[in-house]
Amino acid sequence: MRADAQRNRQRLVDAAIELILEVGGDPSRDAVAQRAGVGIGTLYRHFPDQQALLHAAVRHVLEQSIGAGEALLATVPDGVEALRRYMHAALDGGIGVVNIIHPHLETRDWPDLLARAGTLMKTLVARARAGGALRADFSERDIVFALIRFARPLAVGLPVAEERALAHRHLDFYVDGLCVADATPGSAS
Amino acid sequence: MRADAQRNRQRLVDAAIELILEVGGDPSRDAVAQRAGVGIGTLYRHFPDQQALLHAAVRHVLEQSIGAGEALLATVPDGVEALRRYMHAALDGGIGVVNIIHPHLETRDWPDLLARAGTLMKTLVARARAGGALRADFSERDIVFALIRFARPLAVGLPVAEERALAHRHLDFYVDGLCVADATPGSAS
DNA sequence: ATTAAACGGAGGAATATGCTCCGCTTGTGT
DNA sequence: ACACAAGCGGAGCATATTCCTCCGTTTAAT
Repeated sequence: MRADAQRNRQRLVDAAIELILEVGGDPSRDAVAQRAGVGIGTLYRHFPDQQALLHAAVRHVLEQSIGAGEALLATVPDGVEALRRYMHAALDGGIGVVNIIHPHLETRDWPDLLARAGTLMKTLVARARAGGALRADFSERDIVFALIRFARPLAVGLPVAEERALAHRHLDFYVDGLCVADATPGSAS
Repeated sequence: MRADAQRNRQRLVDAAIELILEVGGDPSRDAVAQRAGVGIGTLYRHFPDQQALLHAAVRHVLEQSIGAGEALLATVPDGVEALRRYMHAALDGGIGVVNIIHPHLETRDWPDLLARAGTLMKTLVARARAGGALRADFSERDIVFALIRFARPLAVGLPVAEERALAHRHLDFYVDGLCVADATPGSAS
């Protein structure tokens, strides 16, 4: 594979991820090509159909965030802290992509990654709960949905940097809320 | 104004709100008319341009949620509890609409409502903080952004009812996280 | 019963998006 | 240096969506 071809391919994937996160939905192909700084023809050569591009984007993001999570499990002893850091890492890794283009995806794609992700989530929750600090009614499903929530752009015209800072801050508030031993919502008031 | 005209007008506003919340963006005019069960011509008669319809939707939602907040301030003595209930009420009142169509809006519209909203937010935060239970770095701005976050649809194909339940549950987690006296994120871990 | 207000929706204009094709450019091996 | 295959760009047509006007029909109010 020629060097420029490979470079362009990666640029396209990166551009797709950025746009998906910004727009909060499927980006138009023309927009992806423009953002990547390549011609529309180049996009179609590398990714003959929509699926191909989205798959590449999702795989990239999934690998990134799962890898980060596994590393954290291996190095951070405290369960809740590992969970917290994983969620921040996933946010930075662009995990929002997975959700946004969810409708197009078949679960049977990437059985390997999904299995790893499942194990990761289970372990994170189990570890956090073992410490006794995690509220009992918080499950793996909640991790996923919370990530989606905090990863989505606010669409309010905030500068990207500020928006990210805000997401991380609010995520921290949220995780703090998960640490009440008492599982009844509102107990703190 | 003829009775049927008034009824249709309200139906259109309701349909617009529903669609905005479902789609997470500007709904097409045709879709609004169809959802409202009226002809497209009727929509254009009541709302000659996009702005007119969106304005009506925003006003409706703002009035609803501000009213609810003011009522809570008058009846719920505990500050954090009032804040919590306000946020839940705003969610149910469709506050997400305000954010989603934000780009089209001029701040100079509804000076009355915005003033009321500003006062409401300030009072809610002041009251909650007075009790000493609210983390010090939480501001009015955060209320707004948190509401946007929890109001947006997850776009994951969940049934509407389940999605709403989840939003309320996660909002409760979040508010619990606001109640740590210590303002350092991560303090609970 | 009358009438003016309101309704519905067909359909043409305008716009956005999807995709192909082919002449030009560039990396690579000799 | 040179040749040439691989890769690139983007004009431009096809398709899908959305916008909005217009007018014959229906309906609320008196």
